[in-house]
Amino acid sequence: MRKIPRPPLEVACSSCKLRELCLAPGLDSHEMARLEAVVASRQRVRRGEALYRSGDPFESVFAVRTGFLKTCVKAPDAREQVTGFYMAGELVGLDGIVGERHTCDAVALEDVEVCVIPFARLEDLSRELKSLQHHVHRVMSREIVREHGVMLLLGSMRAEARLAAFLLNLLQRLHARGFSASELILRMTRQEIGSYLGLKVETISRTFSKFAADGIVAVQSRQLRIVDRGALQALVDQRPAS
Amino acid sequence: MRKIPRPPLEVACSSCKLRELCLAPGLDSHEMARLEAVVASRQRVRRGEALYRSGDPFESVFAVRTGFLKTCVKAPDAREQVTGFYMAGELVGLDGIVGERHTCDAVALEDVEVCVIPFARLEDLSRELKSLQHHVHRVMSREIVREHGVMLLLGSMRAEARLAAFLLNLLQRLHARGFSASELILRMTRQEIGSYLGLKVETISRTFSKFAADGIVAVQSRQLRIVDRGALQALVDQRPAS
DNA sequence: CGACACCTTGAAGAGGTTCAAGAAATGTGG
DNA sequence: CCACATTTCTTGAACCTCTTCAAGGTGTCG
Repeated sequence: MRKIPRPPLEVACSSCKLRELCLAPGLDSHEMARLEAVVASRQRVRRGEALYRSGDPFESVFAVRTGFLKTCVKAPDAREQVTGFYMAGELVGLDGIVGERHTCDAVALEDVEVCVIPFARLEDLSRELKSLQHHVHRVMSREIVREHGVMLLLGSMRAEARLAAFLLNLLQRLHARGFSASELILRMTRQEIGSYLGLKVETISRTFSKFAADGIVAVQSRQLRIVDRGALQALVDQRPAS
Repeated sequence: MRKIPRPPLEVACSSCKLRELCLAPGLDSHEMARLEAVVASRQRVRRGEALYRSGDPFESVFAVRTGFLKTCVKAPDAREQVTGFYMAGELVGLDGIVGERHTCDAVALEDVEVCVIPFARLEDLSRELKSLQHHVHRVMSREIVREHGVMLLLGSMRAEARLAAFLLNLLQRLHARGFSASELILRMTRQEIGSYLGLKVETISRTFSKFAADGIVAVQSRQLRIVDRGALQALVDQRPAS
């Protein structure tokens, strides 16, 4: 990662628009001030660069402020599996707690800014602030539940349903952040979508083409407009033949 | 769940053989005593019955003392996906923290005994005991990392490699508990293995037959003997054609 | 010992992959 | 701003793995 001389970015959870999505909900102003003292700094990551890599010593978790990240694990043989996409207000790095080393790579899909949260200090503070402690547990639990959903998707859905579920999930998260519920711009390649969904690039491409042909989604490269949300939902809900 | 009149089971983490696997490692004897006070009781679950079901209010997490459990999520359409198998010393129920309700079923695959750990009390105590707090975080992080591994498996491995990885993982966990590193008895049906691995029963059955024919595993119903561990490992490590 | 769940095997079929080639988008440097 | 290089995306055709359907065998528990 290139070092860019830049004054350390200011941190102010109390004025952060992502407060409700991040670690701060439920904290009073005094508690908020203490959290701000823990969230030491911000860090920028250029598109294509890594926030951390598998094997790096674990010290902090990161709250995404702006931009878009993927995390991916690598098998010994260079097989790569994207395990998640993360947007503003979401936390990455929790995988590193067990072994004191990160077990996956976190790579910026566009220029990213994160809050750096030294984990040892977060633990210290969450021993004092009950609501912060509980929120940390909630965030970790949410990640576990999210992954259950991915397992269901990978284990039992056909290609069209996987892509439909993926799009609906992205839309819902973007909508919660004030974006359109029917339009979005993909920040990742077809390749990366395929890796996440356990499918090949060609299959993703073909499935997008089919959605377009069926009038479900208007596809222009990475710009998508959802024309028939119900049809996407139906694909996800549909019971497979057996 | 049938109620069985039975004196409440005694709890004593300090004398528990699973201490090193459960929540207790790193606690001194005074701290251990306080943990014992939190681990209120034990509970038995008969084979086939549920420890909890999706939608049940979340109050406790459970440490498996003896026996074997599966957890599974259900799609709206009754599609079922097994999300994990749990054995002695492992913790189930972490999915319930976010929404204060369980999001999956935990079903006993053989008669099971668990320690009931009321989560609110665990949080209280872990605000006081730093090492307990950290261990709780480690356990949750481990679950996240485990699920990354399952995603890699579901997303990028062929049937033989999935089953090989599954067997090696079971063996390793059993070995850590003092069992043989080369023999095991499956506690789950082929159907459940298939669900976990994203494959159909027939495929599991055929793959076991192939392993047997290739002299890799001796299969007698649910009793397995690993003849060629290296061959299993090679299947997992092998790079797919592309 | 009989009923029921579980497991195995074969044959046919479908969905996704692989391979290949070309088109579109994106980035770079003059 | 344009020309070129590179990456990303699309599409077709052949192939392969896993699924589906069907039937019979095995094991287990009351």
